[in-house]
Amino acid sequence: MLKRRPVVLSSLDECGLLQLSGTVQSWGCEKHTTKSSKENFQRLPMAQSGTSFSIHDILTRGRDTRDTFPVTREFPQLCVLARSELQREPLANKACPDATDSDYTEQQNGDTSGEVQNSRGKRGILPSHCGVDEALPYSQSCEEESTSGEPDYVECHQANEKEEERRKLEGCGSSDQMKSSKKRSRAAFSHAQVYELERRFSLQRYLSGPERADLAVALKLTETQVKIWFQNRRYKTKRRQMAAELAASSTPTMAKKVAVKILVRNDQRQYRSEELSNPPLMPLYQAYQYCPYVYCFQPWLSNTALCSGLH
DNA sequence: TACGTCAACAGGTGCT
DNA sequence: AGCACCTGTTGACGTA
Repeated sequence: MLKRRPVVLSSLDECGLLQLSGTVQSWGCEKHTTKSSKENFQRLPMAQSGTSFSIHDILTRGRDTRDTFPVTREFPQLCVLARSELQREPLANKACPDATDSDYTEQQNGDTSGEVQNSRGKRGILPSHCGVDEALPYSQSCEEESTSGEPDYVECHQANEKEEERRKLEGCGSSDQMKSSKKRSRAAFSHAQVYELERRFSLQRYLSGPERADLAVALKLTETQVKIWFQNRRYKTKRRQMAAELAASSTPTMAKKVAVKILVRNDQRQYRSEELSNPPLMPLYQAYQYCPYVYCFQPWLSNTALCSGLH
């Protein structure tokens, strides 16, 4: 059903929004299941061709290309972060005029500054940190551990898989052993990894198995990590959306204006019969619950409008 | 030290 | 049964 081809990133639009290359002629098909539907597939039209570069190119981009780092409309904060990362500058307290959503605040206060990265690195991070344009030498990454001068992405990916394997083996042990020796470690994804994950999330809220595998390989993460990240990201989006709705509804001074169609006026019917059988489209945020792909159908055209309120 | 964030985990559900 | 999903929680970590 789904013919997969290598996903190659290509060129930027006039706003710097990353577009997918024309080398992906097939539809990005995404299976997602809901409790009410049997099977739905997200179809995302891919952009037209352009100068091709791979995800790896982005992740391994050096200083000399910092000025061409992609700027996204939906994630200006990540752009700033990525630039900062490339420039090895701490980001704390830097203003971002374009970033208004809470994600930026999160990132700003969270693990996005070079200094934070530094301290995290010192504390020791899981191998998922490696493989991309990390803020070395601050962080302790596989790249650093690699004996060769070149970044050892393969080694890093293998380390991820080893970590996953270790967890599986731990699961096979006795519960007592697990409790005694269980010290959960939390990987801190690099900025570049998060950037690419966010970018992909802005395009697709759900990934198919092959797509997940591709992304995992490209980001040097395990498939499980990618899956969990998307899972958490969807839930995070939903929580924020619900919180926003709750805040809006609980604000007494901000009375909602709801358009109500007048059905009858002066004893005259104001509607056609078929209108009743075809109720108006539900708002996007409601539709998403059942048709998640509705949100970012054409992300490079209307991503801001559709997705900006979700982060 | 309290709090927020986030990756990972756990439990439940639906689908094939 | 196996998988992916949603939802809530846990534990590590950074920050004020």
